[in-house]
Amino acid sequence: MRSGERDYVGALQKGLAVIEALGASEARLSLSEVARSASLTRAAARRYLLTLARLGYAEFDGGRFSLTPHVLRLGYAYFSSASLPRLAQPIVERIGERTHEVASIAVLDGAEILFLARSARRRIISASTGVGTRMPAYCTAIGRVLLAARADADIERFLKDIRPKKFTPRTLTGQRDLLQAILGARREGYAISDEELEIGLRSIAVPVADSRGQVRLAMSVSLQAARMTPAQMTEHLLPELRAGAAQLSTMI
Amino acid sequence: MRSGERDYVGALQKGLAVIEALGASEARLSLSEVARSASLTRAAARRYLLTLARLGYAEFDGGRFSLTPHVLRLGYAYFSSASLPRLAQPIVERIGERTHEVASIAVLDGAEILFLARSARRRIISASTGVGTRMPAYCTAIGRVLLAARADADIERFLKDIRPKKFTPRTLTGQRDLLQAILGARREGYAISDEELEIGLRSIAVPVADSRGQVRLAMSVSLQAARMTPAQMTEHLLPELRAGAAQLSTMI
DNA sequence: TCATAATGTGCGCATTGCGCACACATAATT
DNA sequence: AATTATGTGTGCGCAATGCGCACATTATGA
Repeated sequence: MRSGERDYVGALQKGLAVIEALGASEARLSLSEVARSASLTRAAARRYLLTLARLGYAEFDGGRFSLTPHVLRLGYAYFSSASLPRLAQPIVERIGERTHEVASIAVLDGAEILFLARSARRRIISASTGVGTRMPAYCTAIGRVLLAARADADIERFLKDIRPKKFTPRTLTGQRDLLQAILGARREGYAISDEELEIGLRSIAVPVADSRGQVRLAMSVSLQAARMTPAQMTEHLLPELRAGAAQLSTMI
Repeated sequence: MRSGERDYVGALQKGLAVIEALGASEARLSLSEVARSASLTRAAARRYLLTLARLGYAEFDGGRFSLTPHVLRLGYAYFSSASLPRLAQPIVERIGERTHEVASIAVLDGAEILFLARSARRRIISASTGVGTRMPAYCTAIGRVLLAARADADIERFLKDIRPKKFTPRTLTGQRDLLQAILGARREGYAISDEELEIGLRSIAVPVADSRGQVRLAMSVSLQAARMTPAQMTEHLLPELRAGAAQLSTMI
């Protein structure tokens, strides 16, 4: 597969698309479902599935395919090889202890944020912020502070490309509203997501700049909305986040 | 790449090997290092690396390659798609609360165990038992109860194939000793690893049978050795583990 | 500066991944 | 129960894709 480019292995791209297709479904998938999801012919999909099964990354129960734990080797490769999660985890845990809420660190990944570290849960909050979890960037506090660090043209392209879903009555979905929120995050140096992702959930986030002043990470605290008003969050949680962000900044 | 088999895509296998090579190193890798580690020619390794970079799974700083958080999509695909981690996590958390120690669930993956769920850390124990972490099966309590559920021929083959490293003066490495420990785990229905992996660390584990009576999972509690003797662990922790394992058994 | 090692690149080639067509199996409908 | 529709497995021939090679270029170390 030259794809207009010499050093590109199309078979690898297709195989990875098959893994993602399997992972995107909560149910086990048939051959045809995988083929459709990964945009391949049935014959090709079958070859990739059989290869993954042979290598131990997937299994086949005679009718349907699913991933095996072995595939964690691929994802966790990042944690083994990158120093950032190791540096971030203690910081996030300490913020969690001091605030008695859930603290997290995430990066931008396409139109989503991807969680890299998280403190222990102190209370039931249903939004899943476990490590490796993804959420839409546009309506999360972390997403907004990360977008705020982008060039304006990037932000505009982002806003033009997304199809924002309205998760709650409070979810901002208009381009102008979102742009205002992102620019506000840039101006204030933090963002609050106020029941936009889920009713009853509030988050506050700050950016973490690295030694070159680049912002590729952000840190947040999330909690049940009943516990604090946005103003209280600014007053009580923001200082902790800023201290944690400053500390992590010195390490990366 | 037919490899004596028609429906096998060798390029996918090589690409996945490159991901694992990157993940196995704590430092960023040069092209030649990846090629050596993944047993490929430089030209092939370069193609796979450039493909991964193009797809966002890896990045290149002009000299060296490393994985990006995007690769978490592959690993975490398992958690999104499999019900087991969701079912297991609350159980493990409750055992952690009741015992005030770290509870974990793991599966066998080759010669290693792979952690799938873990309760919050209550105290500093240095052995890394985070989700996705791998450890050698031969000297961990979980590994031993999982091996105990295997056929004798499997166990013998396993013992013949491994090259056990002696982590501490207490690590069992002789085939006879290991076989005795595994058979003991089978007889007693649990195993204790007593400072074999790391000085100061003790673990106790039980198998979790599924509805067909198959054992593909095990559950453990790990703690600082100073906190309990093996006899105390058997007395205080084993009942909790057995209750948790029985509960999880009804769900899978 | 020189020698060595590593990386980047273009090339021709054969092998590998490809889609196709058909046989077979399963599920759904009449 | 018979028929129809859908999905899966398999063998095949083919050309496009991944391949290694050789050389140019760059980087590193002494």
